[in-house]
Amino acid sequence: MSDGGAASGASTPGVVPIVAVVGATAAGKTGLSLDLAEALDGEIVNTDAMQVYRGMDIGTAKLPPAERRGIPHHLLDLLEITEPATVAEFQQLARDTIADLRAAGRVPVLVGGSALYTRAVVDRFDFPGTDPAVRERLEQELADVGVEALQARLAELDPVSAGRIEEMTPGNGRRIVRALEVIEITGKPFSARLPVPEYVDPATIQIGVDIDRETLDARIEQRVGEMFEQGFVDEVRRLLDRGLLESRTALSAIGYRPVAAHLAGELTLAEARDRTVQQTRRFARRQDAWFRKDSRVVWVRYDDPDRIARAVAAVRAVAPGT
RNA sequence: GGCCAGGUAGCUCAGUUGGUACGAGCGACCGACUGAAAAUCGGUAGGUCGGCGGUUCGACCCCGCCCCUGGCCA
Repeated sequence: MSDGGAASGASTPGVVPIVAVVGATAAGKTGLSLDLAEALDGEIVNTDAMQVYRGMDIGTAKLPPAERRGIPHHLLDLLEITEPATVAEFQQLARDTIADLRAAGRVPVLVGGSALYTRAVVDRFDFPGTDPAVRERLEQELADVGVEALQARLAELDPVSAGRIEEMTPGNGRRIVRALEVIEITGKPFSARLPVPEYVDPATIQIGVDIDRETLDARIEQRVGEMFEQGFVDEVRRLLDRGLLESRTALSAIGYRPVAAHLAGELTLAEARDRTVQQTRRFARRQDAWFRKDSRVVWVRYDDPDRIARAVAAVRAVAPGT
């Protein structure tokens, strides 16, 4: 089927664009991304931090294979729930996947609500290394001594980054630990900060799904309700047997903790569901904050009848000949 | 019907021996964000202290009546 697309592509051997569909959960990213993949002869590349886990399907709203319209999906189900996910590793994987697709003339359509993951893939964004042993020691220290003490130590070793952290996210022990880790590993100050928005490849376009808050909240409530109807509780039960409670990252996916609490008899089913709705809403607000700030995003209304055409036009604007 | 406990921020609850409520957690809202990011962290706004009357210079705290909730006893 890639030959079919090649017929039109042959006439204009332009660059293959990188398309990213962004926006809040439940806004309609999935549907738009499938439409775009069909329109552009593309394949889906997941950029969602939680859909990389095998077995976390219902709770992460992972699109079931039967609904994928025959379009290949990449970077789903990469890890066991007991394995930690990290942005830096994901970045590498995603970039490799994207390169392979483009080399084959297929348009990568990235979809996912993890803004940091998306930016790490699409922007100039380098991560200093990590060392599990050092990290663990520092985390232990954080637990023992507290944020204040670690912050003070960072201030001595690296006044600049200490000052910046203090100003931007005071009290965030996790960031302080990371700063100390990087300093220890590299011997240099922790200069890392969010990069200025700059695509690695200029033929990149982000399409944002625009939706009003009221509608979004209603959709979230409905989606969560459906998750519970479709067996979310059973999914969590299965994952608990596979060590969900021992997982560092997978357990932080919205909904899994409250449902686990329900299974432990600590919450009623209704409470677990309400909590899931609530956390999803909050998450959606955070996502929105990220994407709204990015002036490169081209927004299309979730219910605009011409949204696909508009999105395609935006793609062609950065990659003529697509 | 009687007895007991309780009615304080949207929710769960602290608190004031009578002198303008230090309130807390959660939620809401706003914001930050480089190897956990569906994570993590910061800020802001919310209260006629169940109602009515009384005592008092002054009551959310004292008294009386009433309403509501939960429990116990008939």
